[in-house]
Amino acid sequence: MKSETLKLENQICFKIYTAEREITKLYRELLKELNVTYPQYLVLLLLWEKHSLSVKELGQRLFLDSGTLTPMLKRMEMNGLVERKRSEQDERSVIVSVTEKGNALKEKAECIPSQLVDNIPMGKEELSTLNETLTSMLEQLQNHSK
Amino acid sequence: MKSETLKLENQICFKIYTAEREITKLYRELLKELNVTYPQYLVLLLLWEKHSLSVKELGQRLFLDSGTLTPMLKRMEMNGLVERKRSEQDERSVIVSVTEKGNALKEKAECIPSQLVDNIPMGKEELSTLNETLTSMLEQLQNHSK
DNA sequence: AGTTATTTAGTTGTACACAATTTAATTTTA
DNA sequence: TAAAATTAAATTGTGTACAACTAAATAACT
Repeated sequence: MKSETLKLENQICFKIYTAEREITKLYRELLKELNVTYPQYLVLLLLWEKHSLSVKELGQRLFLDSGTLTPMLKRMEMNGLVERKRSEQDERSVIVSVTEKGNALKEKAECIPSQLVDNIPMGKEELSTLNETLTSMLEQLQNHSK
Repeated sequence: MKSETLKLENQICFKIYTAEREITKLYRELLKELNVTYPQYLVLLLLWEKHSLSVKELGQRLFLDSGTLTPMLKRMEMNGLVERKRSEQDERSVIVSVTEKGNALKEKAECIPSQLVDNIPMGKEELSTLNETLTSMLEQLQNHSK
């Protein structure tokens, strides 16, 4: 019937689908204390670096559109983590910046990467191979969807 | 632990998160003709093999709980793809079986794996390495979440 | 047997994710 | 420069995910 490659391919997609949910589940635990979700944590990671970014820029970095970001950023604003303000140079654009409260979470978040590693112990070699594979896979996928 | 490794883990998690969405997006296109979503397609894959499974068994295979499955299966039932019926041996259990209409989609779906591979060209070697890595990663993750 | 514990689906509420559409602001171009 | 095209967010509607809870059936135990 089907070639092995095709079958394997299916398994890999399912495994990525499953891994994503398991990783999110793990982050949920680690982030519980911060009272943020994983996507919100990703926004914070960016804002801890750059302090403020437009919705568009956040979307470009996270590959999310306004349909996802707008409500999420509103929730974060409601929780006092970020501020949203129309740009004065370009009124179409909305600038999101991290508040003091949002910045304060950075300290609490310091330990998260190491806790993560504790739960997914992998060799250095394996890690970088996986990283490269995912990178090229993502390139293929994102090339296509554009 | 070196900060290099910590950062890499974080990046890998983000890439898996992103890859999952890109893969789902690709499937969305491929499955548009069948009028099913990727998770629904996964259910069909199982039912094409086994004809009927309980909600519990579906959940065990897909790592999804009734909170996700029940509404999804109801949508599939509404679309005429599956049937849901209480088991007579055990009234707690609900048996989901594929209908003729659901089975008819199998033919249309045959071409999907190869179309998928066309969009993610990867070497056999790389593919099986990725598969192994994800498998062990999943084991770690699922062990932990118990 | 009768009570307690466990199991199985379903329900409720929250939070993404994204397609499709809308609105308003800015660019482009005719 | 006025009209057309483009851009940036927001909105609307659908479909997962999952935690927490409920209800009903079955199993286990005294």
